[in-house]
Amino acid sequence: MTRSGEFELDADEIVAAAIVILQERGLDALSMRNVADRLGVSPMPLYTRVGNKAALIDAVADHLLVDLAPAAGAGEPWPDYAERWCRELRHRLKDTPDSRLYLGAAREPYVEASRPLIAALRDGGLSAEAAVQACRLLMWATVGFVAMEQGSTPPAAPRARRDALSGGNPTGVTPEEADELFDLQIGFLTAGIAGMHGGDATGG
Amino acid sequence: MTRSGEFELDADEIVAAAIVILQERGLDALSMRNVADRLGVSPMPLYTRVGNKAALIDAVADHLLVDLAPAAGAGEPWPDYAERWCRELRHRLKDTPDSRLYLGAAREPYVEASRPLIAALRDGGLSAEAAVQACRLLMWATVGFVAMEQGSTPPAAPRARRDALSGGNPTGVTPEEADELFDLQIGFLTAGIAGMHGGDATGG
DNA sequence: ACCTGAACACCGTTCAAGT
DNA sequence: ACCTGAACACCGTTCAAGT
Repeated sequence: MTRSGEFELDADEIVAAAIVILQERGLDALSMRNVADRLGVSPMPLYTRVGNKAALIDAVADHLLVDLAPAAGAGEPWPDYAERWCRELRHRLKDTPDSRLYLGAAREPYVEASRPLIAALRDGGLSAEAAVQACRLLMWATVGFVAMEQGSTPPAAPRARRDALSGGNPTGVTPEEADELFDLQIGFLTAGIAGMHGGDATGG
Repeated sequence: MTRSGEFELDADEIVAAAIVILQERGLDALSMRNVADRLGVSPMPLYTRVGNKAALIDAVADHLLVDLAPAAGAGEPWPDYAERWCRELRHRLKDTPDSRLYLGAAREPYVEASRPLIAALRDGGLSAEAAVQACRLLMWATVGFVAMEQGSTPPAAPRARRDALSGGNPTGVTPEEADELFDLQIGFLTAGIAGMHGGDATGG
């Protein structure tokens, strides 16, 4: 039994404090000194526990990107599940306060999110290789779409000289148009995958 | 006739110096002081000419993103041109040293790049509205794909604890696989557009 | 062993002072 | 009018010194 520490500062608390600052003031305002101040310590303990700022941001990203994908329903046809998977992924990524967090993220959250979709595609009749490729296609399309939709640093960095017609993305698309565009894209890709592999679209 | 200035420091020279630093050391290493030092001046003249750092980065992005799209060939069927347009756009974006530059970029470079593709789609029989939507679909898919492919800050920020299996993107995909994935995506989207609008795919 | 405070080498930005 | 140098309020990171 280890002696019960009076200072229970561990990596999770540091990450939690970082996330609060991230959500309140944005990624650009997140600093090691910020986090240390909020925890009432000097910066040094952060370095001994999480390494450095890049590692802290990685840990924050990992924390924000857990359970990224929904589970498949029983008997759900894979094209239905694939589209639902993409929509849910998009929704979760849009809640992430800065696209750098998921664009620079480690591989694990994406690998984990891929598993149920790959399984559903295999159930639908695709080969292992085809399922992996189809999953990657949908994932890249979805993550990339949201990155484009969010722009690089939207919320906490109100930039000058930018006429904010639609609020962030560089092409002046309204949220409704973005939704429509996303559904169109995912529909075309799902149809392409189905057409290419001729899988049984009625599920297991 | 204005008197010939001895100091011919203008905004273009500032942008040019910034681009050199950007290409040598990456976006994170670009600073107002850096640029001023390279030009042999104090930081103040930069502020009077370009405003602030965000405006400088905007100007750098504008400069890097001119002439983003290839022109259509005479009599080139629109699906061929659309795929070539996407591939060329991807190529140009991959040459941009940091995804933040095109994800946070102003609207103009994208509007300009859209024009010839929209014209080609209209020539192919799509309505104005359908052509705009199809162009957006391909553009978002392409820009998003490259953002995912490049990760957030690949070259000049070698991060620790990242096993560099494939060198940047968060999903462990080799360059060859990325090329294949991109062609697949663009092919599916082009087919979807053609199928939706039943345009005459043989061009004008 | 683990913390604090000071320090180093940077930032973006501004301002008084020079010319 | 336009520049410079110093300054202010920050950074990430490290290190000597304390307990």
